[in-house]
Amino acid sequence: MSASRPPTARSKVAPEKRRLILDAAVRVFARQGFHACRVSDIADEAGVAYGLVYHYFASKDEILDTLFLERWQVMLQLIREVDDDTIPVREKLLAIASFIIDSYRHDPDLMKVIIVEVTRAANSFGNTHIATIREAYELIGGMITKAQQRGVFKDEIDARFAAMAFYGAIEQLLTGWIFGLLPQDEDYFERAKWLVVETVCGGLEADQAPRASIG
Amino acid sequence: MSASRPPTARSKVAPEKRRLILDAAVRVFARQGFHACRVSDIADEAGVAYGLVYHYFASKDEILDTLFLERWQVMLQLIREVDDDTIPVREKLLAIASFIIDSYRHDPDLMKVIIVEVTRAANSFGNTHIATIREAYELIGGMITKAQQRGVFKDEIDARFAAMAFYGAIEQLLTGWIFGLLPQDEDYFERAKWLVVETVCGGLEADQAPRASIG
DNA sequence: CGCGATATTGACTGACCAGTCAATCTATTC
DNA sequence: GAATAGATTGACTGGTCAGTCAATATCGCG
Repeated sequence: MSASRPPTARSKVAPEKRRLILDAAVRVFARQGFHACRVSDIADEAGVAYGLVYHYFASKDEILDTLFLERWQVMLQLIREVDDDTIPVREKLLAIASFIIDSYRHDPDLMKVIIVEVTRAANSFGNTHIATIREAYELIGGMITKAQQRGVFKDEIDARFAAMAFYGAIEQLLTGWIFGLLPQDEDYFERAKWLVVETVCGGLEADQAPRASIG
Repeated sequence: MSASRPPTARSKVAPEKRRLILDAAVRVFARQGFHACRVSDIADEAGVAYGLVYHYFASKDEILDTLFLERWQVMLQLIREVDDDTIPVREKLLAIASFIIDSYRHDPDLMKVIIVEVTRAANSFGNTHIATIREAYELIGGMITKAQQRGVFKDEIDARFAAMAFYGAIEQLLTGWIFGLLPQDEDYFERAKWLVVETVCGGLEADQAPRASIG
């Protein structure tokens, strides 16, 4: 239930099946939703026996936890690296937006699952992973605070708020794609990266600050 | 229970129980989530017998549908009225942001349920109500398009995109409150209305356009 | 080969819960 | 005050499904 064995299996062949199950779960969760699907659906999709799912994972929940954490850790890593860089805020935010949008472009099902089932699920997994999710918001908030201290961004807008607005705009963009409300061609993806940064930064920048100013 | 019943017609007493059940459902859905709660939890919370829930509603789903539609129709009405007004875009968007934020302030549980269980639930109710949800995005998108035609907003930013960014920023703001990531005092609520409009409009406005220009 | 360890199988179970329904209660009407 | 119609009750059912487990297959190695 709670304390289970570490994900590291001894065999060399084993992890392949584990991956197979995770990848199948992404497709099934994206198609049917976490609650609506059965564990047997995942097993069928992966082409393995029902019981094997429980050989690699302690529960249905643990599969979703694994998917979320795998991806979110990569994103946190990216955000931390960007945070340490000495580039303008605009470029930092562009790097983050690009990462998330490229993640969606590369694996829309996975991003759909993460957003729909975890990030925005205040009563189930969202609440479980709130600390992990929060870290991303706080790192972004920190970047904005620094930009404010340097006079690049206006002081009047609360940094925590700005971080939420920025992240919220991106997530809603993905939601628009997920629901089929926005075009999903390559051009739009690329353009969206620029648009989201332009929109939010435009509203945050101090009046006198030039757009290419160093953050 | 027996003595002091006013001589009102049955047709007037009955809907009170219906309302009682709806209000109880809001609390239960907000606390436990739609999937995690039982219909008996709703009945208990409302202080009525289990079967009565099915006297007023055909299914558990119908309860959530009713809650969502009740509120969303009011919001669509507000957006349509605002759309018809001849006020600057900024004020239009402020009216919408104010309505949503006030809705949360007035009944946080209800807004939590609508956002978490419907608006963002791509696999269940979200998909069912997508047309209704979409209408809000399109009305907002239309306002932005008009502002672009008048030169108040830049043409470079796709209106549909801008509508998503605007709505997404607001929803993420509510999410921040729902998850306890942002302060929930009255001042912050009021300030947030201004902030969200300031942030998004700041990024959308044409460089030469004065802030108070008529949209 | 033979032995222990790990991988894989799928039938089974126990709990859970949405929805049903027959019985009972209350109010209104004539 | 009896008849009727709607309101209210809660025990019960039927189906679903997460998780278990004992059996079987395969691998690694001396």
